[in-house]
Amino acid sequence: MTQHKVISFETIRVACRNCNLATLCLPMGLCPEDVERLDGIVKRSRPLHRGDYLFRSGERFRSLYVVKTGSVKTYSPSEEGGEQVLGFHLPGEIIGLDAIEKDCHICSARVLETSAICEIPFARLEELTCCIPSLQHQMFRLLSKEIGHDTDMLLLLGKRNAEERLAAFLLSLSRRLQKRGLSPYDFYLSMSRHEIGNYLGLAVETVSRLFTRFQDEGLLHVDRKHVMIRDISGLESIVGHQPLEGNQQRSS
Amino acid sequence: MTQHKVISFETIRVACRNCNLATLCLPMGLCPEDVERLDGIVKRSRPLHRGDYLFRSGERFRSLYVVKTGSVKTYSPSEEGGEQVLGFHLPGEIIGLDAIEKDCHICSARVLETSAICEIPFARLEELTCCIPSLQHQMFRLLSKEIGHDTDMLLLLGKRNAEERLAAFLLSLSRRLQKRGLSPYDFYLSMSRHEIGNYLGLAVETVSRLFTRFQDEGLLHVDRKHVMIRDISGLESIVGHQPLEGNQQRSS
DNA sequence: CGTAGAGTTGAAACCCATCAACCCACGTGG
DNA sequence: CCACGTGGGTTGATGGGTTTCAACTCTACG
Repeated sequence: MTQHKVISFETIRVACRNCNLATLCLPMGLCPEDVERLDGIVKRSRPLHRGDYLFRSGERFRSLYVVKTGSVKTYSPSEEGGEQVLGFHLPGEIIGLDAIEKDCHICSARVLETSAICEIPFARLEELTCCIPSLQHQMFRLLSKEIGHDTDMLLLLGKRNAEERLAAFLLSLSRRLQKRGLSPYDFYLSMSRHEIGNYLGLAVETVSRLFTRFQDEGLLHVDRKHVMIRDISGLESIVGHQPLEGNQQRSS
Repeated sequence: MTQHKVISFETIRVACRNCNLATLCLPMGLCPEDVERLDGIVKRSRPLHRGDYLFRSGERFRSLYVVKTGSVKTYSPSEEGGEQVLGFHLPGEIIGLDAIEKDCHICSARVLETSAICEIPFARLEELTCCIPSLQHQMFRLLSKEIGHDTDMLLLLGKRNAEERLAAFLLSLSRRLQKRGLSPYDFYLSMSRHEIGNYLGLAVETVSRLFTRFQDEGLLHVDRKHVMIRDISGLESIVGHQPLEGNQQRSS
């Protein structure tokens, strides 16, 4: 809990620089007045708190959501209370693109820590994309990017062992934080070990063991949710270290 | 090889019913003249043969591709000749959506058997989507659908054991063939065991063992690439059989 | 008929999940 | 103020599902 205050201090600073949506995720190729129009349809909500829902699986799809500060997890709940974590979303990232097809949400989204979220009514966004070709193109790119990201995850889950998965996860966090102007080497995890394991297809115990192993190997220092990366190229070499032909387990 | 002839007979019959693109993947909400315009930008190429490339990783992105008959695999080649199979694409399915973001292909696509493929120049498609709001909406849905599909795969690779993965794979093929008017119970695999294993994150040997086990259990009959599903609900119960809370390995 | 590649089958090793116990931080209430 | 309970996190031992290695069969093809 105390950690959340720390990450909030960080993120609030950044929030000032990211006041409008365009800056967050649809930045390129728009003239100022189009940015204005885009900004005009964005709803800003009061801050949400840990555990609050953006939407629940099965609900009618109305809006996309953009994280301004804080973090959000998406997951698909299965009967019996079990759940599959689908992603963690940091500032500047968009949520809800998977709901467009069926016009209803197929996953749930909950806030992991106190967060500021923008809401973009999709119907109004579509009106704009019709008029603004460059905005339409950005939307296509955005959707395409999501597909590319899922592809990466697919590769991670299909071909990488536990060590590689956690290293890739940490590097992904690090890079995404850096992109938002936060420290890529020193950050707090807003999700539990259980959620990390669930996301990476690993048991909690495996995640825990790997954190301690990484620390023992001097790759990082970890204290509960506080992570400090000491040897980022070491982590990168774990991920880059591609087995030649073999499949899942380490083959060289 | 003899099998390929058989699947060709089947697919050629269907080809006649799927002459234009709109029927294949952008069917809804278009008036006849818009369908006409859409159809106007589609290039039809001569049949491609096993091993032919639709595009290679790294190439400039120009067009989307739609499978009319036959099948295509997409994969991301890694150095050293290893590859990760990303998907198998059957008639009516679209390829290349992941390339929009970076404006260059991040995976390669090769034809698995003699196939007919439509090419849709993306720049021209975007001109149309600007003018035709319902077409734009269909494009958004199409991209969103791809994300949803990737999500399913993510769940498969992250939480399912080998048995569940192969069962899900076979059911997916079965349903997609049925959607195109082909038999959901009797079909030929156009991909090798190696490619199936690669796709599902399993070793070839595991795939082979599972095929024989499924056959022993009366779920299906398999002779090389020829698959006959005997107990589809049996396969469904393997997939539906969700572990309550546990992660990867079978937990009940 | 001989080679090559795909597919199958068996035995052994191994990564990781599972089970269990324990530690620690935190909040509650006596 | 401290005992207590709870939930998250860690650590150890064990077992199991899959990979890996290896040998073999079968088909295709020259």
